Amino acid sequence: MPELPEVEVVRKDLERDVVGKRVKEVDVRLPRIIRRHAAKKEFTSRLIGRKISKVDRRGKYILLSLDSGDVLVMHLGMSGHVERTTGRKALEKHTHAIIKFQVGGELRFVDMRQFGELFVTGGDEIAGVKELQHIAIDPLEDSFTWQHFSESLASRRTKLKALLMDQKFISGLGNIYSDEILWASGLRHDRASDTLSAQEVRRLYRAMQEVLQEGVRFRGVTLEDETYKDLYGKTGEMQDHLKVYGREGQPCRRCRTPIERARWSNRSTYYCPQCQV
DNA sequence: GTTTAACCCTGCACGC
DNA sequence: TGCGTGCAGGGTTAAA
Repeated sequence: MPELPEVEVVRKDLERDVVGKRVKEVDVRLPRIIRRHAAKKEFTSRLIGRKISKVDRRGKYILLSLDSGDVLVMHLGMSGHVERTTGRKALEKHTHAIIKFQVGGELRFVDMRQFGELFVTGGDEIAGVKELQHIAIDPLEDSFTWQHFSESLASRRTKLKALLMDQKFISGLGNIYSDEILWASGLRHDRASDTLSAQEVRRLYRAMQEVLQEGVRFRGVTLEDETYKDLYGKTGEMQDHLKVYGREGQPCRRCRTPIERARWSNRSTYYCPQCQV
């Protein structure tokens, strides 16, 4: 399930590989994946003939700017990935959209569970786009300071995990990385956000930077039953470095206590009952 | 303001 | 072996 590190890996690959490429043809095979246009024709017509000028990320959204001023917005949902390939390769199952370039192959949007989405919007309208306007500060941004984080935490009264996964609070974290960050900082998922000492806030802040940077360095998490891959079909390696996620019953890597799993609104949370307080 | 449930969809495990 | 049922999984949003 792509979270900030996975999306950042894809963004970086796209930046290196498709900036400067001009779109020749667009093939939408599953129209419902285009969320903001009733007609897929508008989607394709705003892309064809346009050159990709830069690739940004906002939370888990990837923004491909076009030389027309429009922006192609992409979200990988839970099971999506982007494949960079030549047109000759056989289509992978669940390929929902194909963007062909004039020179140099094509991009394929593949998403088994169809929770991902694509749409085009005007660059000047982007601030008002419903999907993007609520996205909070990025934890890897320079402006995300310890002071900023500390004040935001204190202003809320929620369980830590819910807060970390709230895209309106901080952007980019999902189930896996929030569990890993909480383990690394020695804090429980159900700890109230306004009860943290200054030292605990600092630990959480630091863990966030370290875990996310590690995730990017290992090119993301690809679990056994999941489909995340980079642009070239390679799986990530971060799954081999996870400390708690998916390790129910196995000994904590810090204190050997068996890792427990809690259910929280139909989602799993993994934590060490001993060393996370 | 905070918490919970439902929805989106496919693949798979399970029981018969 | 085949079929039907139920459910996991994450992000978002609506409702409580």
